Amino acid sequence: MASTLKDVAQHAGVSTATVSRVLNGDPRITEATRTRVLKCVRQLDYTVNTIARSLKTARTFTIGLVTPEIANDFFMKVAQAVEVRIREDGYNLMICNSNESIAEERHRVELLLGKCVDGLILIPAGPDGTHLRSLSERNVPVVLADRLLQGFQTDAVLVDNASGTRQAIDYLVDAGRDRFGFIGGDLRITTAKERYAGFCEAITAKGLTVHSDHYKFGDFHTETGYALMGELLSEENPPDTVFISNYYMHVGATQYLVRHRDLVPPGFLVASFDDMELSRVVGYAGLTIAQPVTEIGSRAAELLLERMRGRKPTSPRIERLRTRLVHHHVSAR
Amino acid sequence: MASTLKDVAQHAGVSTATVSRVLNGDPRITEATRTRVLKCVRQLDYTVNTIARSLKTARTFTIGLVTPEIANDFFMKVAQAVEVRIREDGYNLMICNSNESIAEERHRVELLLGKCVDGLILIPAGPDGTHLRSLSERNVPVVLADRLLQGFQTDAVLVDNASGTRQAIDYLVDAGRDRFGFIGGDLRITTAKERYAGFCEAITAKGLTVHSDHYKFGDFHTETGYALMGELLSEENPPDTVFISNYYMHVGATQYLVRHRDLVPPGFLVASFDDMELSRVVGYAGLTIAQPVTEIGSRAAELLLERMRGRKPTSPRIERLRTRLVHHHVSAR
DNA sequence: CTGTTAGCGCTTTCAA
DNA sequence: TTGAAAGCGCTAACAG
Repeated sequence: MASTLKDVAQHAGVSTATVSRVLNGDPRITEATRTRVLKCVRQLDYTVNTIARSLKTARTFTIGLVTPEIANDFFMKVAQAVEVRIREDGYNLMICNSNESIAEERHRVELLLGKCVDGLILIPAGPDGTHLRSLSERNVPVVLADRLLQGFQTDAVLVDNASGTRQAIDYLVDAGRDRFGFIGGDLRITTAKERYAGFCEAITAKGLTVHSDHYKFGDFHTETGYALMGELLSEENPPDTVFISNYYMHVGATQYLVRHRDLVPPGFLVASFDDMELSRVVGYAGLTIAQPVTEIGSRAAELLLERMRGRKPTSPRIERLRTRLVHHHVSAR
Repeated sequence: MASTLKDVAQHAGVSTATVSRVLNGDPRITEATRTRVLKCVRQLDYTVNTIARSLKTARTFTIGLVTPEIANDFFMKVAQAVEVRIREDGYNLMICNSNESIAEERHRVELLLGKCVDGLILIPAGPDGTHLRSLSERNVPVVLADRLLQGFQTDAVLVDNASGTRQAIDYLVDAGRDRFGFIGGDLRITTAKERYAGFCEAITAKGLTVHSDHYKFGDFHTETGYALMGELLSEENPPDTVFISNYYMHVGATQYLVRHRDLVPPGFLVASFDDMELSRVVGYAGLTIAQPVTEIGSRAAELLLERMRGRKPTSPRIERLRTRLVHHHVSAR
């Protein structure tokens, strides 16, 4: 079927070594043979079998990315940025889905290792990383993105979740808000934990009291955001300002608001982590915390490439990127 | 570093063939040797080198997916569904980004072929598929999703873009709307073309006149939707009903509306192809056309798996899935 | 400048 | 039930 290097060699009347050299741009090859070989390559519609090449060279020029969710704008924007950066260095990206399961995460990582990826970027599915220990022994470079891991030490690129949240709450309190609700993600996940911590810090620092029946937690999905906003608004004395820990919950929560306008107290305002194109369109969003999504990806890629070059065998580096407050001047409704 | 099958064999005092058999569940192996081998596998933290295995077996149990955009909810939902389906059969998904470029698409496809994927799902970047001809010669099964291709024949899973659009327009006309604007994607892309065709058909069938300075086209991105909505509303006599050809343009267009409320005529309404979680939240959306995203992915996977099983060497099958009209009872603003 | 050759890690006949 | 050995397609010494 697919023609091999040997086929090309025969057609061109040279050795396989020569063909290989031509393919790899070895300079000491006659222009004559080079063109002859390349002609045969074209004629036979030859493509290298990178499987075979990788088996020999022990390099794949592929880096793996494992993400807890594939249909997730935030993660995919990170992936996109990773790809852009690594492609500059000639690497390809292979994306795998851990489906928010630690077990699947392990499988995906093993799959990728079996495929001999040269490096790995991991957006962890859970807080625990002990199942990844084997990675260090094989010394495959790994960089974490977005979330931190316990029991596994490597480079990581994160944002400053706590201070980003603090900043938003400070702003809102200064603007006169004092009846806060909170809709957060699973506290075992570092981002969710840090954001909640930042929230609480800000609240207490401003001398407000923590009103924990107004604080709801769940996974980070749209439906959950919807449900939790419902819970909040059906309380006797609902908050008038709700901080939402992430984008998809924000979307869900807003769906609830749109469908239940009558339940929404006057002056109601939502602030949320993550600023996406849609945050600007979604009602009730007064304030969002923008993460440097692209930078997360490109920095993660950068750290990984450095590790892969073998340079800087330093101890794990954890980079915290800054968030940015975005004010939305939505007209009241 | 990583231990090999040979290492395991030595430790267990057996041949590599035996280890291989144990690993592959060959039944005619003593329980004794099996356990001994497996113990060594664990001790040495052995993982198969699938690269080597694939070189030998010419199978990778991987299928490739090439998408024009990676940070795109619609495509990724398709990808997600593909993955779910193929995983049932033990296959893994490798996602690559063609970045809406035919040249890159070719490269990604070649990359994937070089990696010996067992099959390919392609969401084409452009209308032309002549650069994919080599695929048929290598007889790697390929299934197209979402968009059709010229100059390359294979199975495809699409939705009925024209009739979906027609249905929506019919509904709107029956509801008394008659001043339509249209914001569409690049007409070289089959989905955009079909939707526009459906629109025009419906308009003329209803006896309305085509008012083509109210019809704007561009790529299918948020910014473009924003800009085109701007163009429409700054016309002397703007339409009061705008049909938008896809989700991201819908988002962009809505951003424009939200920021320029004063320009929005009373009774203004937007209808759009694609129904996402967010459509329900976005203002001005009266009607959306839901695509069976999950089904697109799972059917594409199904067709591919069938081809890969080598069965049914039938001629190319093109499946058109039906869309569904979704009415949004958004309160007026 | 080009050819010969060994071997990457695995599977798989063929023999025993 | 297990082992020996060939070979998948490629690269990289080492020769020449």
